[in-house]
Amino acid sequence: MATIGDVARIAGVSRSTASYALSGKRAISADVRRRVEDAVSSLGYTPNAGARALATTRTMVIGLLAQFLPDEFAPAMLQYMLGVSDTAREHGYDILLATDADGTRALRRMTDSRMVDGVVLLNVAEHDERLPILRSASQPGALVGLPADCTGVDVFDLDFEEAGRLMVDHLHRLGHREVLLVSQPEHVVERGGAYVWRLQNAALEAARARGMRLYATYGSSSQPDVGRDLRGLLDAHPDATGLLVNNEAAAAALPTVLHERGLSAPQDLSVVGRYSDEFARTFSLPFTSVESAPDRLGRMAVRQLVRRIEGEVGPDEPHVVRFVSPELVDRGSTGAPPRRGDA
Amino acid sequence: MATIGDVARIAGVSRSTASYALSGKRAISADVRRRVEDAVSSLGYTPNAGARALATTRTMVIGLLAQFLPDEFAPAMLQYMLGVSDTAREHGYDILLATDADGTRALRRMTDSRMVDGVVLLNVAEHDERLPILRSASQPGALVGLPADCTGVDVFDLDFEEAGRLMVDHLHRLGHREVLLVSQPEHVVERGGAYVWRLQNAALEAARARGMRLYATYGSSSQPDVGRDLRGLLDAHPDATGLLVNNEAAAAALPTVLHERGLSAPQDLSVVGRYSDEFARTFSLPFTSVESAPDRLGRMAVRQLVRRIEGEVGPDEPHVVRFVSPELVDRGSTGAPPRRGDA
DNA sequence: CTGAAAGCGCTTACAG
DNA sequence: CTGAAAGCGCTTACAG
Repeated sequence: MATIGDVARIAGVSRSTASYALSGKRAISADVRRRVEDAVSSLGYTPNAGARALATTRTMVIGLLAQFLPDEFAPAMLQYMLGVSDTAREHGYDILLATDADGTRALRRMTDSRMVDGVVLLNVAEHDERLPILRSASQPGALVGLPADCTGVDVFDLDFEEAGRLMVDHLHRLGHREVLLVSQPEHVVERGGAYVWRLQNAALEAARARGMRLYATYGSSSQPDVGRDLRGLLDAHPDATGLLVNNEAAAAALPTVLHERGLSAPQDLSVVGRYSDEFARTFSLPFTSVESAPDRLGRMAVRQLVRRIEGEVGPDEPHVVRFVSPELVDRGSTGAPPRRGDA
Repeated sequence: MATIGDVARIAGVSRSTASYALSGKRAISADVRRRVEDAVSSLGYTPNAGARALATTRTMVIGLLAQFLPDEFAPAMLQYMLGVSDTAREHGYDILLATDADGTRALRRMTDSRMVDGVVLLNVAEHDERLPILRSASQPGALVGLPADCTGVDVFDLDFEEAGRLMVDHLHRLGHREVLLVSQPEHVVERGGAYVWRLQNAALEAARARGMRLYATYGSSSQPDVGRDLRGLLDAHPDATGLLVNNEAAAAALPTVLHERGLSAPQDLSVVGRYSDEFARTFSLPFTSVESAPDRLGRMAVRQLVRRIEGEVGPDEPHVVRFVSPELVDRGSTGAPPRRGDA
């Protein structure tokens, strides 16, 4: 493989001149530049990334820590990953992906061995074990997901409280007074998935303020359990006219469950989910939903991370905590509640 | 950040001795080993990956080229990715992930700059533009997906021909004589997604051999188009009693479409898909399917790649092309065809 | 505008 | 069993 030394020799210049001709970091005569460029293309020269990283202390790589936890819905993670990956590339960075069950080890490995210039953590828990490690690392980090303590990191998340209110308000405005909410599995909450109760608490609060009944429950993360959960919920609350679904697996299972019972949305039941438009189209989910904007969150996290890496924002400059406002995407699965006695 | 020089100084030995004590590549006195280990832990020393790569010409990183093409179903890719990532980690490798639309650029970047020791290509097309680049790279490569020309690479894929036969045979054995097949979008085939017609041709052949009618068609990769495709197909063939689905998006949309028409599987229609068990559970797909084994394929590709990287198999040793045999997972969506006139 | 030299942090023959 | 030195392939002050 050709090195910068080969390029220099062919071009008849010193290695430093060859290097500068390529980086453009100092003035170079047109003649020399031409000769260096010719040498580069005739040799098919590409700089050795490891050597460059060693010399510059910059790897041009961003670590991406995606956790696929047992009780969570894996495909939802993909959209965050793609948002991060695509944005990183636009900024000239590659992605080192860690899917280790043990995110702390992966994070430590990446940062301690200086494989990355910075790190994006996905699916951050309220008391995320990765955070102390990230704070003691010398690279900056950006999170998607809101932890209890945000010091030293930039944080991006959907405004789940607003999402909860939005879902409740929407059904309230249509006349619903008795509504169900299916959240992610309780395990997720126990493990620190704060977004679950952030949405749930805000929804309960909004329902209370509006004089609505809201039954909040948890659903499993895969079949057949989540189908059973949905059936049990509908059985237990025959008078409910609305269903809020903050659980991707439940949203995916719902069409089948409704079918079994001969129910249709919105005629028999109004349904509002919380997932991305991409997700809805991919999985043929016909429900009105609150957009969770995973690509946008991934994109925001990378942008801020790159700003930190490249020193556009000083190391002591305050870290940000930014929430994306949820938006309701109407897919026609909500309407006025059915009149009593119609069934 | 501590360097090996710091470790050596604290331990009172030379840098080479410190290095050997850590690598174990030559005999070290117990005393020295202890002192080096103490120094390492007191300093929290971790080798700089870039420096090590430069010295050893080994990065301990595998490039993963995942293409998310417009007309393909993104979430199916995730399972391959996880199979690759998890297996790489078990072998001590990290993953450099490229999701660039232009896979050739990403591949060239990774290999030319020596960021990776080897490469896994996902979703390989029949005449994949990445292959010439891979062949001229100095790193080995493993593919998931069968190209027309397999020289110089190790290849792993599902036996799609066998899968097509299996699906047809299964319905034939149950008594079906008129059957539909929905494949991936025609765009995918045109772009070189050979697996589509490998399955389709084998299915057509098997149907012919058994005297069955098989109508083969293509479906879109997302909603609402794929729903429309399915409806059109069912409208056009009211006498068909079986439906084969080699299209994840169609499989995901099917429950809703069946619901709309008041159809149930297997009472009204026998359905066989082609997707992984993981996929079925995640998306609540209730259909009997041919297991596509993405995790297993990712795992096989990495294992062979690591063997090549680590020289366990000589560079001239013949490359392998290995097919995974499909297995039918019965989820109860197939049965005898409904008797004529029952509707 | 250009070159010679030092240095990034490792590993590994070479020598003892 | 251990050390001094060279080298991996870059970049970047320093000097002219």
